[in-house]
Amino acid sequence: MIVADRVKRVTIKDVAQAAGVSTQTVSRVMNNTSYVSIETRQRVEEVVEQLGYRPSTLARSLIQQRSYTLGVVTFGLKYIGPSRTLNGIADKADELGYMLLMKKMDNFDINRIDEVIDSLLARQVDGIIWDVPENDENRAWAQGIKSLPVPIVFMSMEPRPGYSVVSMDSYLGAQMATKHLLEQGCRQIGHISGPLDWWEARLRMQGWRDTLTKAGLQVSNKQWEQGNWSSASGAAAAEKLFARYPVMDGVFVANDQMALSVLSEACRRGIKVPDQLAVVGFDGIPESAYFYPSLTTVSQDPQLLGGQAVLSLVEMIQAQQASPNRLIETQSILVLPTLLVRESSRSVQISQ
Amino acid sequence: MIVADRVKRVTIKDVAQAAGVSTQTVSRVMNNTSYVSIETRQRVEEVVEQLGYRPSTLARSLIQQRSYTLGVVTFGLKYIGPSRTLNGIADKADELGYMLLMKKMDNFDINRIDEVIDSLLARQVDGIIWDVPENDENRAWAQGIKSLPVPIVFMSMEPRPGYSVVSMDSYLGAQMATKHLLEQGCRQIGHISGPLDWWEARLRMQGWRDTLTKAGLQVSNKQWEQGNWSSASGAAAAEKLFARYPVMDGVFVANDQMALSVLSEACRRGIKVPDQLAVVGFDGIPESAYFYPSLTTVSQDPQLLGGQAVLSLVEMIQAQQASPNRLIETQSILVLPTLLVRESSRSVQISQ
DNA sequence: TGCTAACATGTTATCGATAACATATGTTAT
DNA sequence: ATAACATATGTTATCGATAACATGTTAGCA
Repeated sequence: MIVADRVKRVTIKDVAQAAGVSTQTVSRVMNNTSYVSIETRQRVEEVVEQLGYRPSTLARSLIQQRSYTLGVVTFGLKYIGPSRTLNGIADKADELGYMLLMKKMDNFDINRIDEVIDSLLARQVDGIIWDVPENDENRAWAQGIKSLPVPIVFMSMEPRPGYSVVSMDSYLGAQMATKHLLEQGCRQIGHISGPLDWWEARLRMQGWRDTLTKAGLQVSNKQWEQGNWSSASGAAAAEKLFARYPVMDGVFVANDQMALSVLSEACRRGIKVPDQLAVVGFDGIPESAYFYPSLTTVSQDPQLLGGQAVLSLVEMIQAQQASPNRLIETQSILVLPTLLVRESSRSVQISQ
Repeated sequence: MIVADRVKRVTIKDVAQAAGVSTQTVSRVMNNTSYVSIETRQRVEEVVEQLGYRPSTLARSLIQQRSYTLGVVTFGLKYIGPSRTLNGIADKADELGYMLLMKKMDNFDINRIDEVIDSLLARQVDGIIWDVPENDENRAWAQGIKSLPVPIVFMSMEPRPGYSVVSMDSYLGAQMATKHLLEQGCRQIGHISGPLDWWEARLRMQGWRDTLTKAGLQVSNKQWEQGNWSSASGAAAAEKLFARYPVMDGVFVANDQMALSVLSEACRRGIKVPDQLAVVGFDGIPESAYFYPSLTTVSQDPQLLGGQAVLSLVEMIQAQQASPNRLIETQSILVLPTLLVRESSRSVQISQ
């Protein structure tokens, strides 16, 4: 099938010529800078309308040295969390008049890091949002990033002085979850963690461990298993944990996908949730309210998180614009999670 | 906290000067066009390395009239499906050396459509992927889009001559699901649809209806409910359907999120799945294997779908590059779904 | 020896816009 | 009446790169 298209791009010159003015005047009309007489303005606007002229942001970016575009580097887009964050980023960027240039990372190949950053810089992004979970490999890189020509905001990374970081307080969330289980009467509380080279997974685990210790309970290695965030890994972990730690009466799972598998596995074995086993997840994905039983979970708002990152970044960009040679002030933001109490942990009978 | 940064951008001029050659020669070294002597090449490369020079894609885009950037317009990024598709798009784009300029739509405001397209064109994208579900409002728009200066590929839209469309065969998928339920012995088969102004939702419903009719079964309005893809709407729809159509022994649900709610609701009411009620979902999200019971579902591969869209688009771009004045050939691609049979429908006893 | 082709490099024009500067007229204030 | 300013518009330089063209070697071959 053949389509009829190929419309030549209309440039500022075409408009200028058609309106009988200089390109500068057209530019003035478009941007409302400086003076233009009413008649001229009208004439130009008519021509613009008639020819369907749209200024090339590209050319403008070149001369103005800014593109009104933000670079976003994401990881694990196929998972719900990161894509909800991206959604939040997109919303806020839109609101503030920025577009997003997207790049995705799939592994932590340290060589690709520079390549990715370069490809963004080559397109003149005004700033970068780095939403790649911190692990041992890229930590080193982040340390040495001081000298980019544009501001950068990190997400899901440990806050450190000199960097702008926006992340959720996973440690607090884990404490809330574990404390809640204690309050429901659980005394044998297990944990299924995320991959422990992720900073956030370590934090969640630490929050669980510390809370138990503070409550005077012993924590041994048989009480936890490591997963990789996926439901599949959650199922495997649950199986092992049930076998190894049968007295478990509560479990804190590091994300909702894995918690789903715990619920299913419990169901399959005839373990009653929450009566015999209370379950608390993490993330607060919308579906968690419709698990059976509905899942108690630590809710974070990725939408908000993403928006916050954009705000921080744009602030830095504007500060830099205002005084190009001044050093930029960085700030770290910790967003607080909330606990959504649902059926999977409610009204547990005191076991023990 | 204060960070030390602000590194001036290195331009081709800096390199040329430092190496004692013209900018043209630097350009030749970078792009490997034309002849450069070994000594000069080496000297330039050293300087490039030393100064950390990266060519500005922006400037190159301007002169070459192409940006190696694709515009992507998505809808409902917060849902799993669209973001998995985006993931597929990102992967393939990366593989082919393109970047993505992302824009998201949240509603079908027809005025925003032009604005969105314009903002992409102003940045010189080489082509556009339009992944916004077709509904009554934007259908009209799609009809009149013939005259863009760049190729465009539509997703999740009804194939029509003269347009490049990449979508999944929802109708076939729905047929497969319904047929499978029939084969399991179900005779009272209900349906929970997506929002019916979505083309794909209508197709899935039609596939269900046609299959039943073809099997000689009556289809009445009490047998189906409309949802909006969310688990919440699925729960509400399930409730109504159970009340209104109690003899139902099988149900085809238009996506997995809603199917999750059906499983939960059934569990809550003591309806045994699959013995009393067989359930089939749609999408094949990874979690569906860990629902309880695990969900039979029509699996589509959004990764593949997204990749296919990029391939189509890039082909069109290259065709246009090769012969700028030739009309572009369009093609539509229908990706086939597969049925994943799991516990929620397996070995149903013949009811009726 | 002289001519052509391959090699090597530089100069100028260009992409589409805005910045910086220049110029011309009308208006206001002193 | 004239400086000082606001209004209105045009001209030239510029952003960072590549295209198109020009020029100068060197090598190979008739």
